[in-house]
Amino acid sequence: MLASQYYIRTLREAPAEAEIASHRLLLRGGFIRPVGAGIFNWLPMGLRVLQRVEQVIREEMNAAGAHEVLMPVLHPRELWERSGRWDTFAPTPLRVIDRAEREFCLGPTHEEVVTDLVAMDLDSYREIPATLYQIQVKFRDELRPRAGLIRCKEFIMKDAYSFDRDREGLDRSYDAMFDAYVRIFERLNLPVVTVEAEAGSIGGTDTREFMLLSENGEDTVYMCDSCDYASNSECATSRAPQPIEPAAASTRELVDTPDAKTVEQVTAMLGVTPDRLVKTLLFRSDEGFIAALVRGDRALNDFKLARNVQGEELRMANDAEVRELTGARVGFAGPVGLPDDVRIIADHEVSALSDFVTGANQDDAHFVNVNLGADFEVDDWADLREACHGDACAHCATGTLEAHRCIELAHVFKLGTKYSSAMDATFRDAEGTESPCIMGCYGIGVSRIVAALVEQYHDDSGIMWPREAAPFDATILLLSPDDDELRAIADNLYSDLGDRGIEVLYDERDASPGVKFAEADLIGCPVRVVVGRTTRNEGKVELRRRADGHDELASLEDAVDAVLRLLESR
RNA sequence: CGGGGCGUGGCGCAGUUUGGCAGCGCGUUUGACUGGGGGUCAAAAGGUCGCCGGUUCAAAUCCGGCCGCCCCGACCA
Repeated sequence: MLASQYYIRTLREAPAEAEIASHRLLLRGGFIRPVGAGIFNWLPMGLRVLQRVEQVIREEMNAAGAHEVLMPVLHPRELWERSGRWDTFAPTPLRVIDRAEREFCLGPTHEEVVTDLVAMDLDSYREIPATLYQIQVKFRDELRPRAGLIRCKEFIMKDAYSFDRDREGLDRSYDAMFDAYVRIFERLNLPVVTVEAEAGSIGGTDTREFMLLSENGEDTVYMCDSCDYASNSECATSRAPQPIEPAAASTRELVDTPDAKTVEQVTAMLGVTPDRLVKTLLFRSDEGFIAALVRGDRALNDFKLARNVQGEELRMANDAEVRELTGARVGFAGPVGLPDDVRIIADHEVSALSDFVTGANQDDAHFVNVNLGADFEVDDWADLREACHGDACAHCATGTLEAHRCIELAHVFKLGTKYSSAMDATFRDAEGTESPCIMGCYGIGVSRIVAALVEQYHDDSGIMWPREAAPFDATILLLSPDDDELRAIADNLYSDLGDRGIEVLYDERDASPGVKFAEADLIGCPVRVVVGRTTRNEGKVELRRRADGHDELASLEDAVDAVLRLLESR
């Protein structure tokens, strides 16, 4: 590609809206342009990167035996009614209405569509296993788009869906996808870690996420420093402490805590640390009211609570319900003297406390010196709290959990029959018995990978693309475009590299050397070839590897091979 | 949705407190010079100051409403 003919739109200064490196550099380098919050144009250079990432994914998916399809963006409401997700999927799908007032959503994911597709086409066990995938735009009505390409309202995703006869088949399909993902991230030079995760609105079990550790990520993972346990903070567990014998040495006492509704206010007023307080959180579920107890310095994990509760519904009690249950306004709930039908579930850590503080179930008052047994009974013990950095690992004897920020790049799920049952995706086995397919689903955030690559590979002057994702393999800078001899050398090199399958951005523009160097660094092709002074004086071209600044000289005859070698070297 | 910040030529910003000619740097265009890290000189183009309304002799500036963008948080009592 001749730079003079190409659509290169770099910015000398980053737009003020961009804070993180990937957002800033993708804008500056002329890869993307904003349209609205979480909505972007892909410029020619950015599209090349996106397409190369897609190509890596496509090759590995095909190699794993998956078949590419393309499904629609527009999903009829009826389809989502059948899976029951029209009203429950979070984040809420973007909805649209046509002139006949038929309702649709813009697909946030494609379980419904693909399962319906397969339901129509699939009849016999002879036709499965089958895995279908697509690379397509997805829409999600995010609470808040942020961080450039990392969280968008509209983004590119590769989603795959497997259909099997039985659990063993699902395991094989799942493993095949898992292995393909490992190869994809290897080829893209992204050192991901896989972690346990929550299935969320997709559903299913055995879900794992592929995470890139990065300060600018929005997720947190906990990794054990001793064993190989790694989990999203959503479901990370830590080792429960040893319960202590209830001492009951002290007697419960009522103290005035006017207007002290938060843990912070109560502990400040009473002069105790938050780990001496037990927080009582009231929930409403299908089975009735639930009081969840965690230590004052801990955060309750709602996924964990939900796992210990029957039924679908689980929400915080509202102000009126709190008053009905406790006789007090929000902020003064405690386990002592709650109605008998309120089920008390406590986090294991509470069992190691004595003489603690709780709400008194009356306005502006708390209890001190509360003790298990003496003052109240716990119905069920469970792991309810968010894990914390430094917690003891629950999976080995000696390890400690370490918190890391990360970017979620992919997520794989074993779905089972959730969708195949709902959408009638059934097959007949050899005996003629009809059963629903056993499904798995596998997603990769393609556009998010582009951002992740920049987060992982950049320096102060620009991007350092790994070869498989780079917009061009190499760039040639012709520093003296008016010098016919040098121009002929650069022209030849450009064409020779092209003949060898190397995609080159050839900067033959009438611009100053400084501009060309700065722009080449910003755009970040893996190898830079300079034709200039050294070529005129010594008959050699200069090669530099963008990733590490490695420099070398090559004679004109060796130049093409040298470029190839540098491309292969990392 | 709650909180905070911002909105002024393409980009980055000053000017708003205290109303009085709409400015600076970069980029762009033209010409000359230059030619190894966003070069120099000269000239030029480019703005309904986010939108609507109000106050005023006069509004980028004050008041009201709305819109957009960015950041933090979002049932944790």
